[in-house]
Amino acid sequence: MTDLSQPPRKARPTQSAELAAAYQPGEVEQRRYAQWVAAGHLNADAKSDKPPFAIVIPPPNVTGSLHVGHALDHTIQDSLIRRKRMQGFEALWLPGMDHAGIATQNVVERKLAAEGLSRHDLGREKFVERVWQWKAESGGAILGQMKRLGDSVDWSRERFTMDEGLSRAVQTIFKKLYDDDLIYRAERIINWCPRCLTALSDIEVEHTDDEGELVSIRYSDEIVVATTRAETMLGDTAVAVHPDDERYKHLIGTEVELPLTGRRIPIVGDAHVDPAFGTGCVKVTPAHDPNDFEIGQRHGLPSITMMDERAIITVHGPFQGLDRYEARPAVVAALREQGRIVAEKRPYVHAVGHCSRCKTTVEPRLSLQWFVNTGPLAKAAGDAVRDGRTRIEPAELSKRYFAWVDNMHDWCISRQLWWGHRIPVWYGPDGEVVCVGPDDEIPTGEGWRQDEDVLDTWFSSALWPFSTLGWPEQTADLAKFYPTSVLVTGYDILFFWVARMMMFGLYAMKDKDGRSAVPFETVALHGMVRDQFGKKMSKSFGNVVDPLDWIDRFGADATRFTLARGANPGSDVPVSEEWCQGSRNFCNKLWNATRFALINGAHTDGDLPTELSPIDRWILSRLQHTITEVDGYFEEYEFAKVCDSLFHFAWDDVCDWYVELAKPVLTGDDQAAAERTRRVLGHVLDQLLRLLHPVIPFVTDELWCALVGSGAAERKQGKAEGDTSLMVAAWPAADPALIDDPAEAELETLQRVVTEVRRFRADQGLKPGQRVAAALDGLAGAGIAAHEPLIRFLARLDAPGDGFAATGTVAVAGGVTVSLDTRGSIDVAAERARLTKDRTAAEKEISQATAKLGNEGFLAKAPEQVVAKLRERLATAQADLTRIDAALAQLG
RNA sequence: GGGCGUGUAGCUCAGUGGGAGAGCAUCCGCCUUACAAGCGGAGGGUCGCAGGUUCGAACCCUGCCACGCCCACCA
Repeated sequence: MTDLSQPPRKARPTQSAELAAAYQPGEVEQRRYAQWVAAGHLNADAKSDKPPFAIVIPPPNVTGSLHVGHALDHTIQDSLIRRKRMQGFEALWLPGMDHAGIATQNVVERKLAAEGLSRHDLGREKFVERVWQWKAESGGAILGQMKRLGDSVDWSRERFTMDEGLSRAVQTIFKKLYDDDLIYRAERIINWCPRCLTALSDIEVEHTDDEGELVSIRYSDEIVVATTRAETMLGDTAVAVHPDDERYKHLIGTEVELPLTGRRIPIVGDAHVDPAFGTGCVKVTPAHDPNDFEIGQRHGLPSITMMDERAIITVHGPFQGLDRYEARPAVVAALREQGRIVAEKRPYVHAVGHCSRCKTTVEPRLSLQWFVNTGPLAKAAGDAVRDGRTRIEPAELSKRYFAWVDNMHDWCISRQLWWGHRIPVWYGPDGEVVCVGPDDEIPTGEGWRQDEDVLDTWFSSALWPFSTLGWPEQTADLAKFYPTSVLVTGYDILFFWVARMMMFGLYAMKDKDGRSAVPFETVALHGMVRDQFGKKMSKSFGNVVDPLDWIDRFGADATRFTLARGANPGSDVPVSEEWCQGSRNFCNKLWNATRFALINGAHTDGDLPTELSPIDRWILSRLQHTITEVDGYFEEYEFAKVCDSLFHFAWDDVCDWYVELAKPVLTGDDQAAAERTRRVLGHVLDQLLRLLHPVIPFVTDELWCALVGSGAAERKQGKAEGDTSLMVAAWPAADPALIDDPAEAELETLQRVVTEVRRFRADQGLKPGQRVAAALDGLAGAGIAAHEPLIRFLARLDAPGDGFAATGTVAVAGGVTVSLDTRGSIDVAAERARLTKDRTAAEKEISQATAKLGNEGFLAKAPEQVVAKLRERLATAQADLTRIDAALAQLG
């Protein structure tokens, strides 16, 4: 608030705010955020009497930096938090980061690789040290970026999934689950990434349709099997056929020689086999295929692990030491040599799993791992949403949630990584297995060792809503803020994260009555940010938006508004630079409107005047509707509509009409009327800025402080001047007494008259500044007689003087006729064209309405209001037609 | 293979039974003393296709077409 471009024209002595001619976000944002932090506005108080409203942030990866998806996610959360804070809630937005096990380990391993080292060169301890070191150096860049965005998070409560308290929470719940037999260790087929060298859970595997080659191998004269993974035949321990398949029934129980190995394997009957698919014979490799494992279990077959962790063939023979992709053609070639390939390979598209981290093809692998028995947990997670204890917004997405929790497989939680929470289980020299809680003694002595594996990253994330509040201690934070109010995240991690928080929250937490407590009351899901054509953002396509770039160029508010304005619940959010420019323009519009108001002495002191002009009553009425609308949209997480509603109220109603209508009053001779308008204008802007603050906090705070005169109201309450901020101002409440339908109708008519005259002028090629003499008829009938001066002001019409002759006529719905003296400049052809167009429209209206009103069924069944409205439309159109015809006749 | 969703103006999207809307883009005219990051005006749509229900359908039902997403252990 420095640069003064124009001296205030009629500034009152107490109003000394001076605004630059255009909004400059950079300086304002930095200064405002520092003030918010210093004033303590971001911190929540667990001991306050205010009702709680809490959001835990979806913790970004410690490796991450702010991308446009975060910007969307955070804008939504910040908007919710800021509004609730203004509404008088004790609002807590808790920030933090996720250690992101496999992702972070990969990043650090890549850095090591650049030095020619592997993690094994360092050893476990040194490697983990390196990760912590790296985290300290570059981790948390995103936290600084969150400040640029304006996130009003409580920095005093920042958490990290690997910090001491959260590690304690992890160990506590692991022990509890273990004791409840909900965690077990077993040898199962799991998804194995041969590059990351670790097990993966089902949802860490991405399926794509890949092209493979199907080869048919003859095991015997009668048995032919087809496969896309020929090398796995080395691990076959059976061939399966359908028990009722007439072709093979007689072979069940017999044996066949497995080519290349000399091993004899049984033929088993299993209903899993589809006789209609392929030859109806399936090779069974229990150690490398989940189906085959099941078959093996049912028939007591041995499992032969024929590949190691890196997918290198381990079985003895000519293929030993070959990679799976080298072995595949080699095996096929050897089989062909023996005449075992009956059908040449043919292309075959089938679903193949890939590691979601590195895209390497996943190798199913028999392996000893830890699992969570998800059955009872998933049931509870589903029920909590089914019975409404947790609400998913938009509700349609709950179908996906149910589909997933109702069909959940057990969750493989052990990872063969070094970065993460180490599994708190010790193995003794005599086969003892001891699960150790946080306060238990760790077994010592010869031969005891801890499990080498760490837990899936999502295991600790699943505890986030309560571990961050201090659990397992019974903290004040936990008592005050759990269950959290709403969880905001993208629909893409509904399964990864949301469902698991539900499972663990319900399992670990109890409410006052001892019943399971949900981790959050509402899940508000948003979509993915896309480009202006709805395309996914990708580096290779070059359409990625960097929010920090936008913040630099257009401001944080513009960036936030652009994202919020596209955020329809659960839908993807398209954005583009042009739209961000538009948002920047909107911020500037607010800036200039407030600047205009201050220059003209608008203020917020004292009560609203009791004596109000129709124009004041109109804008105040519109304001009440806007408040109600915005409140409703906020409650429904309809951020696009919040923005749209405020955008139109601010730009159309306030700037384009109210400010223009106020100009003659402010500069007029009636000092009392001018003073009333200054007060109303101040009030409208005050309320508007409050309503916009949750979405665009910086510019609104800056303007509001200028408008309220450095916090006069707050000073009265004895608060220090530096504390003044819109952040802690009250959220507007609609006042039904200010709703004024007659005033709204009146202004609507006024606007129509002005717009029609402007249209006439534009059609006639009259310069905007050119004054035209005109006679106005029918104003009284339309109830706007008092506004004749305003209409003349806005439409630039002079009073008819001597020798006035009407040459152009504007017929406006509502019975108003404006006759203009446009001699010398009237374009008869254009005028006739304009009138003819209006005539056509009126005729169409008449014929439509007449047809409908002549329909007996319509009259009998349509609601009274609809019929009445239609009658009114018909009458209006008929009146219009008469006036248009008269004007046309006059034109000749 | 199963499930969910979408199709409305050039682009992105609102609009769940009674006069087709917004932003951006386009065209015309304006530096009208808050704002050219602006002001005024205009053009533009068989609401995917075909049936059905209804006095009345962008909206409800059926089928088809085209996209998109999620889930999935048929070799």
